[in-house]
Amino acid sequence: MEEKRSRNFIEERIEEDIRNNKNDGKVITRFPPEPNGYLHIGHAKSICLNFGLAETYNGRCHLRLDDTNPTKEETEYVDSIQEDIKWLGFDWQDHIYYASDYFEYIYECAVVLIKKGLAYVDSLSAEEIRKFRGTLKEAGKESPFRNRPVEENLELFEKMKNGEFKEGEAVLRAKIDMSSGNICMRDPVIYRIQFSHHHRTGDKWCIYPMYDFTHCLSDSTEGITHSICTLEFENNRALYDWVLENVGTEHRPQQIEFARLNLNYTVMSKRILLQLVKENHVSGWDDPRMPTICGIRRRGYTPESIRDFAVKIGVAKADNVVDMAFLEHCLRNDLNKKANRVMAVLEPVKVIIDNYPDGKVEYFKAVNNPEDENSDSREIPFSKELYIERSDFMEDAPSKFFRLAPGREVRFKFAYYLTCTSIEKNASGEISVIHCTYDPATTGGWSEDGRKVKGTIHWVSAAHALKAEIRLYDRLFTKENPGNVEEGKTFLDYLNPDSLKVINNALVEPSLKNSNPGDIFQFERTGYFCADNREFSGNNLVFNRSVSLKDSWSKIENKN
RNA sequence: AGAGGUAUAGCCAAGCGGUAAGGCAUCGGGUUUUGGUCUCGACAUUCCUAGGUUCGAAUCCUAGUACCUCUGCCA
Repeated sequence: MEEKRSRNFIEERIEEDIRNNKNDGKVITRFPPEPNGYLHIGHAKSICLNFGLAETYNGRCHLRLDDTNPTKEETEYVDSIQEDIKWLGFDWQDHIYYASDYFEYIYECAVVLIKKGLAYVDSLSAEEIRKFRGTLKEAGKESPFRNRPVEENLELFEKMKNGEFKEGEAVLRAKIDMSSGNICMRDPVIYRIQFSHHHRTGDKWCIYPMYDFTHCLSDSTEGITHSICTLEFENNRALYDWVLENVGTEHRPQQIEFARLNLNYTVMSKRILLQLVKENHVSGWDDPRMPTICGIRRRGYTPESIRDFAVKIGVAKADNVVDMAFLEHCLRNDLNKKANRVMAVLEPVKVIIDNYPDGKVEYFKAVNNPEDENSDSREIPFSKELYIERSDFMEDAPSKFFRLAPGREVRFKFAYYLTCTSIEKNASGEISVIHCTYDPATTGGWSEDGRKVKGTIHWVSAAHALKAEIRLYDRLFTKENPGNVEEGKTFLDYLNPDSLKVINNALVEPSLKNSNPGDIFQFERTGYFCADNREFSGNNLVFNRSVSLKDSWSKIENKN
């Protein structure tokens, strides 16, 4: 069956180009991150788009590190970028490039413009250039250096390259139109002087090309057919086209802009993300609360769920804020099919079965995943003393409460029907022991007489359970749009103080001892959890909650 | 009288002159050894507004309105 998914506007354009045999029908895209930070879920949308397009149109997608500003970029980031893209499941094969690979070529292009009288060395200071640029409503003024003769420009540019000027003393500008309504076209700076060590070219250069000059030339030289970027570059497209036109490149890629992803209750700003890390508001770039790819990976998100999300949110040009619940839905949807079920009690309260023999241990068979026909089963120990979730017992329970309460019978999953007979409390009035009796005729959690039991709860055997540390994560911010800061506040004021809750004394079934970092489970009735990929070991059970299960009981509860 | 964009449900998003897809969320019913999953049903007489063209307009035209981006030697 052919899937009739409708095309997004970029696919429509590409298909039109293919129909017209533009670029000989080829499709070559690229993902061009600047290696100055970690990739986040917004980048994931772009990665899925660019690599996905290449896949569906039998083309290819390049990875290009856009490293034209040596003061901001580090190799730590280029490594993490590659790791994250691979993890998402995409492959650039041998098409990894660096803008810095093209510095020589880009320099020559600048010389071409100078020779055509379309670029000049400006000796105005940065401040003066800013003043001369004009405003949104008023035209700019031409620099007094604008009409230097070609020869002089060539000489001065050479001197810039040779380090004969200090930083800020001179820049190379394209000569376009100081009165353009598009400020990008008011003689944009295309080269600046920076005496910084570059992570790849070392100290070879002291002049570096600006984004607008670099990006289009890089795209062109790589044979990119569709250069897909976010909306804020729409104004830059005129300059993109101007440069290629006037340098006279053979190949002219088409820039197409789409709306970037925004998610509520989090931020995508690199600046803010960096600040969260630097000021230790989170434990690092891969803190499971971070929207970074490494963060959500550590949280337990799967590549499949993120790719599914990227497809489901679509691609368009309208500004958007996607609900976090959408992302969570995609994760649950994926994990429901994949994650083995396991019993874990987060907030334990003891249960003693008074009529169960002392010292007896039974093993019950438990299916690992009822949603997966091929899944196996395991044996779980059961004994006289158990632990259940504190929230699964209520002393004074309403009729809608389907769990354990005095006099009520519930199913202990896979084991028996138990009825609560009495409770013990400690000095502070807290329930310390729940006494029950079991019905030996309900082995496996099923009764031949057909009587129904309203609730089924999970449990662990006190003698066999393992202690675990469980980290409950919640949204990082309390505000839907933390980037929208009110007067007199900063985004830090919106940090959610309850975004991390650590439980040190959770009890989990013994089978979990054999799991590995990164393994994902569904803790029956509570949520999806993954073994922490940094701190988990067989002797140190640490689980992160990826996402809770949908909880319709809490809705009922909250209504009352 | 700056330039460039965008407006369809609480959110995302199809629609391309023939009478408003789908998903998320929400609300109800059924199934269920997870209050999960699955399943069934409800959820825009109306598409930013106002005019116009047309037998017929979310789609075409005109005039407005709102919001976003741009005044780095960042990308």
